[in-house]
Amino acid sequence: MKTAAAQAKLDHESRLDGDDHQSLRLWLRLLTCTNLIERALRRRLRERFATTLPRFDLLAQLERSPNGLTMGELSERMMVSGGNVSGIASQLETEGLISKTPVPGNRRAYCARLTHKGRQQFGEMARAHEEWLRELLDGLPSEETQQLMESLRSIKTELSRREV
Amino acid sequence: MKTAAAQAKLDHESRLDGDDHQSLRLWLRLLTCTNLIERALRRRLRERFATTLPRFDLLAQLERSPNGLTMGELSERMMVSGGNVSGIASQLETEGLISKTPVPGNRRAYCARLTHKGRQQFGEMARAHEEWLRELLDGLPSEETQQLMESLRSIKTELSRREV
DNA sequence: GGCAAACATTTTATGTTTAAAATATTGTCA
DNA sequence: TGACAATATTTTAAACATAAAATGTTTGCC
Repeated sequence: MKTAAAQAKLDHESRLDGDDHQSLRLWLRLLTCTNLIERALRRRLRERFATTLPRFDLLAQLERSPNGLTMGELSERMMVSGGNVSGIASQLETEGLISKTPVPGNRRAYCARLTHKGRQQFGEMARAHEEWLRELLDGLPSEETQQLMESLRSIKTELSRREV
Repeated sequence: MKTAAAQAKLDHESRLDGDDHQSLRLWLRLLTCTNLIERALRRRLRERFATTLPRFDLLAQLERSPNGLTMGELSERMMVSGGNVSGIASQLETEGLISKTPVPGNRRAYCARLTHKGRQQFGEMARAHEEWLRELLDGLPSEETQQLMESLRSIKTELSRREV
């Protein structure tokens, strides 16, 4: 590294090639991949099932938790705000895809569960969703995928440790 | 009905352990990492610079293209809809951070460029932004980062090929 | 018991994002 | 030329997302 003073004016250009830039490039590439996949999924969910990714996401969380989840748990797992969950959940309840029942012993909380109809509809969508992902992501050699999963796990763990 | 229900249930569980599921798990992990980083960046941009990620992103694109970009090019590079760019750009123009000039020979298009003020403000933010990313992502060994970058490039290329 | 703090959710206000429609310009080709 | 498709952008309506305030519940503590 050259001295900070000498670099000051060239800052922008030099940083474009510096080692520091590694993290930025990694981030941009990560973001691009995620965006491409997310856009493909959104479009297909809309075209084939007339639904959206957040709605699908909420149903998916409930499918994984047959005993149901409270609004707060949903918020945490979906990584979105409580107000947001509240809105999406009441849509889905209106449409009869989920039910919201009081939690015994805690009159503040509501427990959301898939209804039979919700489980059916979600099942159809989930099959397609998984097929899409296989189609979109199955190009990588299996070993490379394993390594990728490992690296992402490290990043995830590190991020959780630093931010929380 | 009993049979169908039992079958559907089996389907789901079996798929949870199958090889197929690799792609789904990869996707969820990719999404989690991206979300964690994105949230950290959004929060910091808001707290420290009272701005948002899309606004930062638009300025970053212009910084990289000193000759300016049309609305359509911005839309493509930022991977967001044209209407979105339109809104953000007019905000930034009002605040004097970018300028929009007609493109000679094409009266439909507008060319956006950073103003002096915009370049200055962006410079400050970009330094912080990069520091944040280094802090968030620099935990991985250099070799692993290289491998990760390569895998993501493969995925990105494959996605572009399939989706267009 | 009573009060304050913490909790779980919903509501509200504001802003973002998208798809689709609207507006306007340019290119093509018979 | 004149019709018509393609292009570039803006506007609009609906869904989504957040922070902050509001509502109601629970817990701890004196």
